[in-house]
Amino acid sequence: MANKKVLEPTESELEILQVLWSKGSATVREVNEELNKKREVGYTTTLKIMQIMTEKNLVNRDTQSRTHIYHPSVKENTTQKNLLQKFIDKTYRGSAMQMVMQALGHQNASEEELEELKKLIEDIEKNKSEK
Amino acid sequence: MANKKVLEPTESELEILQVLWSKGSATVREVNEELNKKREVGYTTTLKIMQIMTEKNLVNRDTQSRTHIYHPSVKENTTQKNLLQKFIDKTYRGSAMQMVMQALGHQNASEEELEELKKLIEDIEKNKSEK
DNA sequence: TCTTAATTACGACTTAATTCGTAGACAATT
DNA sequence: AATTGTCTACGAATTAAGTCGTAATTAAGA
Repeated sequence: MANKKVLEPTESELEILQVLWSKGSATVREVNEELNKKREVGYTTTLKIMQIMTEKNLVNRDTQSRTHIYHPSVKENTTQKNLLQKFIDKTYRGSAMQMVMQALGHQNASEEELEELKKLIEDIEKNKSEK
Repeated sequence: MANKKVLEPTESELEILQVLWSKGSATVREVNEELNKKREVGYTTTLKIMQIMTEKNLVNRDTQSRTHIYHPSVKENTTQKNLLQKFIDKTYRGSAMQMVMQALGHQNASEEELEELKKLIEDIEKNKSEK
């Protein structure tokens, strides 16, 4: 059981992961161009971070051809959950509900989203009563 | 209108703010002792950070007596909302609802909390239809 | 083949956050 | 008064993240 620890991505690493998650996989150049739609970043900057991410096992790469192809090796879902848990602990002293309330109070959710949410709550309640 | 910009607290600054919010106000020693319940931190470390926070206007202090008394000068609510918005943007690409769903799916909310949440949703829907 | 372009690897610089040591001022105690 | 303790101020060291320049290699094009 060697070294299974998953390190959390930093902010720029998360940005890169977003690109990889949405494309499935990508080269450094593709990622860099995507990032440059939002802000200016040098090519070697992106390259370096992606190399570090490889060491951290946040991504893995196919080095068959000269131009390496990068794949995310962590799931978006899982990463979000980890970051969310940490965020709730730090900012809301662990109270997820308080955070949810605040989020709902200040976001404009659509009619459909609210319906979906209600259904989710019903499900949770149903589950509870079955125990 | 000079320099109204409110800087966001860093992680350790947030930790200190938590203490100040819960106590109302406190000295460096009090804060430091509180922090040391969780992890070891040197007195001057806490002092230094609180001095920086004073410069950033995250706190203000009463320097009447030799032992300064610190007050938070940002509200917990407001700070949480700012951090939450940023977090949602970075981690959920701006989708608060997706974040809420995930939070609900994996936290154990009590019956009362769920009820409260349902009420909140009703309110939001009511507001929507009145427009 | 020769030149130009693209790619990886790597080291070094910068900035921000965190940490703490030390000095000086003041207060409290003996 | 002298000592001891507590406080603030400040500078310096450390660490991590982000940034980019340069060299070496390979590929592509003239």
